[in-house]
Order: sequence, then structure tokens, then C-alpha cells
Amino acid sequence: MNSPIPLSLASHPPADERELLRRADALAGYTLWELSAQAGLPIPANLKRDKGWIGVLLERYLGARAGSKPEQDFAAIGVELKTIPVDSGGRPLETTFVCVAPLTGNSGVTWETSHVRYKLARVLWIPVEGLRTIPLARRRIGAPLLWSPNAEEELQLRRDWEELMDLIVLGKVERITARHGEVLQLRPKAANGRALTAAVGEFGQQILTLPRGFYLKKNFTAQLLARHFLL
DNA sequence: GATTGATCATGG
DNA sequence: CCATGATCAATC
Repeated sequence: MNSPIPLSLASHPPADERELLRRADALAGYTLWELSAQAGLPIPANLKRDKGWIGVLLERYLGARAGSKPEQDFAAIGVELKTIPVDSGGRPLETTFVCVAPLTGNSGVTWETSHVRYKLARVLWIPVEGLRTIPLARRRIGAPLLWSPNAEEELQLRRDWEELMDLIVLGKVERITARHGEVLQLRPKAANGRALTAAVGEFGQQILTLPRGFYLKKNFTAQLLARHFLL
């Protein structure tokens, strides 16, 4: 079941989408054991303390620049990379982190210039077997999908983003739960419960609260992956 | 079993 | 602290 294309690490970013997709296609079918061996990256016993390990591993093969900049992974060609854990039916096992939510300085922000829209404008989705019943080393990489939101998806995202940002601006961030939003949700995104950041309180005063992140709900990612399989 | 809220590692 | 990469695990 392995791809006939030999594994090779990327030494530079892809020049265009076609090259990126060619690299991603070449990984489909391989196990994490095979990829980690070729990359010289030891496999952790589990992901408990290495939650981003698969993402970092795939970045090496695709030529993404590792770093902590609020940029797309392949900024030169405007593409974001997302690995997504899936079950045996290709359905997402987890929500997908998009970006940190700005909790202050939001007067006049719009969907058009939002970080969420920028990050999701073009995404290379790479499904990876994620069931914990499968040992990490034996999990396989799936077929990649280069995606942009269609009109309906962008409208869904926009509606949720505007609802959530309204609440943030109105000082109601601490009243927001993960149940808000149809396809986009706001949840804590922090190292731990003691990491606090500034936000706007109910009376317009500054408060300290947990940093939040925007996440794609599983119903949304499930649909976009399903579209891929059915077409 | 699915979901929400909490958490882990690393680098600047 | 904030950004990157996400998954864990208590609770519903």
C-alpha cells in the first residue's frame, strides 16, 4: 500500500501549489514510522507530551518553515498546512485550531481583514490516522486536500466570527462557551490555567482572562473532507 | 461516545 | 506573554 514515490525530505519551500501538492501526494500511504525514520526524528511513546509532533514531522517533508510567526506555513504561495487526525472512516477526531483570538484593540476590525479569514483562505489538509488504538508508529498519512472555503463555508465562518467578535468587543468574553458558533468556536488556548491575558470586561474595564483561540468544529472539517472523497 | 475546557512542548 | 504545532481528559 506504500506510495511508489520514494520518501524525501524537503530542503526548501515549494515554489507553487503544484509542487506542494506533489510533495504531499508522495507522503500518502506511508506510516509515521517510515517518515520518522527517514527524517531521523525519534517517535515519542505517545502524543501526550508531544502534541505537535506529527505537524512538525510533516513540515519537514513539505518544506514549511518552522517558527512562531502569525503567518501561513507557506507564506510565499499563500497556503496554510493543517494535519488533521481522522478515524477509519476519514472523519475528524479533533477540532482544528485556527489562530489566537484578539481580545483587545478590536474597534473597527472586520471579517475581511481578520486573522481567521487569512489563515483559512487556502489550506492544505493532510489527514492522519489518529485513533489511539493504533500505535503511533503504525498510523498512516492520508491523501492531501488543497482547499479554499466555498461561498457557503465562508458565510458560515463569517457569521460565527462576527458573533464571537461582537461578544468579545462588548466585554462578554467570559460568557462565551464552545457552544457558540455553528462551525467556528472560541475555546481556551493556553499553556495552563495560570496564563492570563488582557481583555475587555463587562463594564468596559480591563480584565485578565485565559487566552482564547478560534477552532473549527468537527462538523465543518468533516464536511469539507467528505466533499473531497465524494468528488 | 461526543464535547468542552484544560493542557503540553518549543522558540522568540 | 504570544505565537507555532495540536491532543488530553473530565464531564456532559
